[in-house]
Amino acid sequence: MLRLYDTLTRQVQEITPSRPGRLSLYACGPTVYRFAHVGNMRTFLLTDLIRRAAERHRLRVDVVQNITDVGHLQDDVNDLGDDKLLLQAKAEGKSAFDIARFYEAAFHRDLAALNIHPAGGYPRASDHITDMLELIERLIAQGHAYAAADGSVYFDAASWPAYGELSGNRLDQLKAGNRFDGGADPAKRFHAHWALWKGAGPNREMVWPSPWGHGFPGWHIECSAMSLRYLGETIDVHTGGIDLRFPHHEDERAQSEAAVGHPVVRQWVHAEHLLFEGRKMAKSTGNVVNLSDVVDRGHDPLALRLAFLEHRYRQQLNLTWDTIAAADRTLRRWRARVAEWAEAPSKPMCAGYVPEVYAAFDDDLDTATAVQVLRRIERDEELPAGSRFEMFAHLDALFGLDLAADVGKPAATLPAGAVLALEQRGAARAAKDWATADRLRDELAGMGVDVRDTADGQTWTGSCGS
RNA sequence: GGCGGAGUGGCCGAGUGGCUUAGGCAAGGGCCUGCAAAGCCCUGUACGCGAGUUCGAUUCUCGCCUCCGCCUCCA
Repeated sequence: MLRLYDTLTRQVQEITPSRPGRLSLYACGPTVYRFAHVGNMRTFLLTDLIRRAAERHRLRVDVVQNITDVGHLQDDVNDLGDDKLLLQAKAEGKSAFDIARFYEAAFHRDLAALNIHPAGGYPRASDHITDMLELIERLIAQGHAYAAADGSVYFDAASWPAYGELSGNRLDQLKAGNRFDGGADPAKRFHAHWALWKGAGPNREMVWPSPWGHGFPGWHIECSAMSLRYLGETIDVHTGGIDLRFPHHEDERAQSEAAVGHPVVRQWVHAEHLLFEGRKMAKSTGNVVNLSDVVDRGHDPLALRLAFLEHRYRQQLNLTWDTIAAADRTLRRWRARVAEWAEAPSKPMCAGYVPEVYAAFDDDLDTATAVQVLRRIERDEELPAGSRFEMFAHLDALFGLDLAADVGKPAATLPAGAVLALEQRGAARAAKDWATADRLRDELAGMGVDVRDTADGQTWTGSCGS
């Protein structure tokens, strides 16, 4: 069975589906005020890998991933003073909702490009205000939360004794205030309390009526409300980035479990951060990379997926352009090989390699080892081509790299004039007229046809019509 | 102040109480080639520092140094 590291118990443990044959999985999704960057992608990939590994064990996996489209969205948006799209949207009089929908759509495109299977549902926070209000009222009634004079409702962390278990933080050790204003919110009774509902300021869009006046929900309560609604009071696996361990997941856990009176999440799985060129990916350091940047450099989006798979999710990964480029070359080579092997007579899979890959995935998603097995299959000259094809094609259900993408692909068509140029070049080469041959090669390159000479004559690859 | 995670050969990175001490990238050499590109073959003994445990530690223990992340925006 699949084993995963659980942040709460700090141990690798087997997943334990609460219902036979099914696994429920809640994934913290994006805040849709900007494009998701490749660091976000790594975390979203974690969910996909757990799902694929679980599905191999014939579990039906119910994935729910939230879309945070309210909360501190507008504050963050205001922080994006240099975002052209936002400036344009403001100029056109678009609302925060328009912005949220735009980036939500972009998020789905990114997931699709990375072969991340769609979740069963993507609930939006803005569609679940009622659920949140109900949950907040329940927590107030239970004595876990209190309404303050500013129209906000706060959770009383000390009212739930297990608070701090997930992150290892202790209430009396937390710093007061936050890093922006440096001071504690005077409406709170204690600085480590957090807002379940925030009273609206005068100029805020996206506000809703509540028993405490107009306002908007706190970020953490959104995930409690939506996860309880769609996955019920027991959730087998909850994923997210390591930075969400505290406060977001600590607070979510307190809210959900205080409200229902028993443990909700059975296993917390966190993805470590991605560094880019040695530093944390951040706007201030100017090293934010989006999937579109990877594509703009001519890489297949799945090269990024392979680069991630070559490392373990629980380790910080220092991504570089070299890493991505290397993964891209490997991926293209594999696809070409798979297409060649597909031509050979079909042979059964070799028993040794496939279980090794299964075992690696089951071992806390040891994808680095699993990728090594693919390399070994590629190099194993003893294996019949048909057998290699079967294994690559079959294992791709776990890797999700479209390894059979080039199988049966029709040959690229040559642009006009290239056929003649190729014939002339062949004749020139036969006549050892190297100057003409080289000139024609340059001309063909200009047409997008990359010519190579082999022992069997010229070969070419074109970007057109392929 | 508290919490969490790391330091491996030029670079990125798996991994392990000893055994054949991954793999990739880059580099050097070679094969092939008119040249180029691609491909293939070969080469490269590393685990932050100091103690300890041990027959033996990069791997375990302790201390130290350095780095990264989190402490209510953060994947």
